[in-house]
Amino acid sequence: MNKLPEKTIGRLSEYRRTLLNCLAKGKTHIYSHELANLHNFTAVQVRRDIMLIGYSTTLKKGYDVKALIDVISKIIDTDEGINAAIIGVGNLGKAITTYFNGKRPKLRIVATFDNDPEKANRVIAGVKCYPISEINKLVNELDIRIGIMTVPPENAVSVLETLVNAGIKGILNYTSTPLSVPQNVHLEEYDMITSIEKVAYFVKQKK
Amino acid sequence: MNKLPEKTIGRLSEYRRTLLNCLAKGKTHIYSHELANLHNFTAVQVRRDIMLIGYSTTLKKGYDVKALIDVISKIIDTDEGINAAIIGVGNLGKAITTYFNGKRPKLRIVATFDNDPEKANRVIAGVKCYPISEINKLVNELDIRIGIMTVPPENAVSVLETLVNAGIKGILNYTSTPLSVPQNVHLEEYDMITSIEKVAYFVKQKK
DNA sequence: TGTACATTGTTATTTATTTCACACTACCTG
DNA sequence: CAGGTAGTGTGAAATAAATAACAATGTACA
Repeated sequence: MNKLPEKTIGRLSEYRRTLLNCLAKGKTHIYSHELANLHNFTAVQVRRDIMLIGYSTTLKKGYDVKALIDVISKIIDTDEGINAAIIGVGNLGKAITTYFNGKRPKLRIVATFDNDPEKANRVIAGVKCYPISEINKLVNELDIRIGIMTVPPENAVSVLETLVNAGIKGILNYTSTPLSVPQNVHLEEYDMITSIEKVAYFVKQKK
Repeated sequence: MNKLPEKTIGRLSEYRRTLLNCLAKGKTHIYSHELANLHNFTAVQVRRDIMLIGYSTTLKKGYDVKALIDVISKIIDTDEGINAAIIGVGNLGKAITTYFNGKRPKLRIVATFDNDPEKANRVIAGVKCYPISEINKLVNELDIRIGIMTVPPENAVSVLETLVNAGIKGILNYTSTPLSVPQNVHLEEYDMITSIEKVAYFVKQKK
């Protein structure tokens, strides 16, 4: 189970979210095609992903929701959980903190950072905000493993450097500055303008 | 040039952003490997993408920045531009509006919508906010083609229905509710929790 | 001016991902 | 309790995307 396709990882996360909803509604079993229809996937895709993670059912009444959640969680989560931090408490940083916090017990946003003295040392969106100068110290103190960058583009490079030097191993870059990191750091980038432009392109093609 | 790979479209958008920066700095030519290094791409990938869009240079002094921007723009943009709207003016909606507006002349956010009466009919992040009940009317009046959904998950389905009925052809879904749309509508989904969980997974693998 | 080099354009190959096709079997129904 | 059906699991085929390999050709510089 060591080499799951990257696309599968993304879908597993989405399956779990949906499965948790099902569980909350009291649904105990779910067919591959049901799970597929709740997303925009195909039933085969669902079955294959589930095969890849080593879960299977002998029944023909669908997958056991609870059991499937557990298998997925074992893959995505760690026992002790992972701590993340938001760097840059603008609208986006606040949005993510608010949206996220408390949703996943094994994934916690334990700090936010901003270089605006107005914000530093206050609690923003439920999480304490520290001055950026303290990143290095706090990454170690709070065992922060993931940095979510929502700073202005011109600060992205220097913030990245601070994070990497502090020993962070996972970066999620929401700034519009493309970044690069050493081999031993995982970087995921997402640019909203690109997404909107992609949609615009396909809308244009439709006509 | 009719069938560009989806991944290429995304990269073209990113190339253009970078090329615009280069232009602003007075750089007139750029090598494939330079452009690649400014992102996390390879030089071959850059050259191949550029081949696919039909641009080429006879020189060996790199690509003409201005010309390349024009070619990419011809693919991504439309002459008259495309109008988009944000539905849901929470932190995320505000973040996108603020971040985006004015950056791309051919892509405009012309309205935001919210069902909070406090917000409706005010100007928020530089764009007028309307009550959600007016979506149908305004989609036509303002020629809105793209809907960017940043509403709470429980409202996603009904908002989507409204948008599709109003004739919108492109949806960008930032809510945590997976959606599905008719064939003739283009849907792009992005869930932040999934992204964070993906990073967490890869961080876990690193050790 | 001609030689070495760097850079582009493109075909072929490899790798990743999705889809197809079908064997297998629990479940339901009469 | 037999036969049809609907659902799962999975090898094989198809598609999409990235990478390698290299021919062609400006460019710089001796």
